[in-house]
Amino acid sequence: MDIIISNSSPEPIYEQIVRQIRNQIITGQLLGDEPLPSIRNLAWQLQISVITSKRAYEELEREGLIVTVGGKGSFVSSQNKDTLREKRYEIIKEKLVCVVKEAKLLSISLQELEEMLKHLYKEA
Amino acid sequence: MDIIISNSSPEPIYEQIVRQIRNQIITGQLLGDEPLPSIRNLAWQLQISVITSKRAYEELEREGLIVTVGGKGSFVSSQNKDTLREKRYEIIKEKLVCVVKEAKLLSISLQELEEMLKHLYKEA
Amino acid sequence: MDIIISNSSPEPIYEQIVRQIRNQIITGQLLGDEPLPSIRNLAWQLQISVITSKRAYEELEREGLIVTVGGKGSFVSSQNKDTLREKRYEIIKEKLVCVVKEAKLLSISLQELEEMLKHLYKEA
Amino acid sequence: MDIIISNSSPEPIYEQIVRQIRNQIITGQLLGDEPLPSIRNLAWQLQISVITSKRAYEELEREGLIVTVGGKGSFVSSQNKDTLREKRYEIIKEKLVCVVKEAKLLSISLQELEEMLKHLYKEA
DNA sequence: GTGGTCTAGACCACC
DNA sequence: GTGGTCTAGACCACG
Repeated sequence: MDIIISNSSPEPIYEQIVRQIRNQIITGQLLGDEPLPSIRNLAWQLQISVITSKRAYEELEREGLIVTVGGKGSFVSSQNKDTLREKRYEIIKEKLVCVVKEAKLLSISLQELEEMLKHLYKEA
Repeated sequence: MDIIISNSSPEPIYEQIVRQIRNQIITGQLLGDEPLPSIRNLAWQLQISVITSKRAYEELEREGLIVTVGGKGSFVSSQNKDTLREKRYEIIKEKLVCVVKEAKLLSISLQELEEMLKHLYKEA
Repeated sequence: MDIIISNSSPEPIYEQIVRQIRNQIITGQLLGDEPLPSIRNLAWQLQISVITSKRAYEELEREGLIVTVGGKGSFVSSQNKDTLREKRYEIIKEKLVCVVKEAKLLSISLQELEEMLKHLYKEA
Repeated sequence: MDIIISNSSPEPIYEQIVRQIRNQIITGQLLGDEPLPSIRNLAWQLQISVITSKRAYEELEREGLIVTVGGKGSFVSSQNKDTLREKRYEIIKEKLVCVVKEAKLLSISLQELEEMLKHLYKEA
C-alpha cells in the first residue's frame, strides 16, 4: 500500500485514499482477490482515524472495485482487463472535458491547447 | 452582466460569479474602467444574498482584476492586453497540469491524450 | 416528518430512516422540491446523533431520491410519477422473490402461498 | 450433507448452515435419529472454522431440531410429522408478513401482490 | 482478529 | 443557519 496523504490539500483525506487505491487497481498494481490492509491497519499506517479509512473503502466498494466481507477484510474485486482499461480513459476524459469547456470560453484554440499539453506532459 | 448561477452545482456560488466575471474581463468582453453592477444590484439580479455578491467582488479585487471605490462602485481595472492574454493561458495551464499528472499516474500516453483532446474539442 | 425509530430493532437506525423517507417519497407523501428537515433538526427530533441522520440522507442522495446542497439543506428530487410507481413494485418484488425461493426449498405450493398471503393481508 | 456456503453473502456463515440443515430436517430429507457429521468433520467439509460449525449446531439444538450427546455426536431429534409441517409454514409466514407490511405501507393492493406472487413463483 | 454501527464533539466553508 | 470533514472512543457480531 503506497499511499501518500496530504493534510493541507483541499481534497478530503478519504478522497485522496480512494483516488490512489482506485488508480492502483485500474493500472493493475493491485490484482483481483488481493487483500487490502484492514481499515484499522490502514488508519494506523496513514495516521488517520479509523472512520476515515473505512469511508474510503466504502466508496471503493460502491464503485465495485473492492469487496469487503465482515470479519474477513477487504479484497480487490476481480475485474475484466478491458473494463479496467475503459475506466482509465473515462476518469481522464471526465477531467479533460472540463478543461476543454473552460478553454473554449476563454477562446483558446485547439492548436494552443495541444501545444500546452505537449509541453506539460514532457516537463511534468 | 451575463452570469448564470446554478444552485445545485458543487461549485460555490461566489466562485461561479468570480469565474464568469474573470473570464469576461480576460477575454475582453468587459473592458478597462467599465463600471460593474453594485453588489446590491448584482445580488438582486441573480437572486442571491448580498454577502455572496460582495464576496465575489472581494475575490476579484484580490486578484487585481477590479477595483472598488467606496461610494462610487466597482470598476474593471485597466490591464495590459498581453497581461490578459498571459492570464488566459495560466488559468488553463493550471487545470491542464492536474489532468496530465493524473493521466501519467494512469499510464496514459501523450498520444492517447492528444487524441482525446482533439475529439473532445470538436464535439464539446 | 413522521418517522419512528426503534432502538431495539436489528435494522440499523440509519436504514430505518432511509426506508421510511424512501417510502414517503415513493408513495407521494413527500413531493418534489419539498425541503426535508436539516440533518441537525432531524437528529434532534429522533434523539439520535447528527452523524446517523446525515448517513441516512447520504444514502437517499445516492439513490437519487433527494438532493442536498451545502449551506441550503436537502430536498426531495423531482421524480416522474411512473418512475416512482415502478420503484414501488421493485422494492416489494425484491423481497417477495426471497420468500418464494425459500418457500420452494420447503416444498410449499403456490396455492398454499396464495392462501397465506390473503390471510396475512387481511389481518395485518 | 448437501450444504453450500457463500463467503460473500451478507448472511453469516453459521446462519447459512442453520438454515440449510433446518430446511432438510423440516422437509424430511433428514430423518429422526439420523446422525449428523461431527462439528470437526463438517468444518473440514465446508472449509470453515470449527467455531462456526459448532455455533450452527448450538443454534439448531436451541431450536430443538437436533440433540447433541457428549462423546457420541449430534442427531436429528425425532419430530412429529405434523409439527414439522407446521414449522414449515411458520418459517414462511414470518417472512411473508414482513413483505405484506411493507407492501401496505407502499399502498400495494392484494391483487397486485397476488399477481406478483404468481409470476415470481412460476419463473423463479 | 475483522468489519458494522453509533456516539459526542470539533473545525471548516458557504449562505 | 446549512452541510462536509475529521476525530476519538465505544459496543456488537462474526470467525
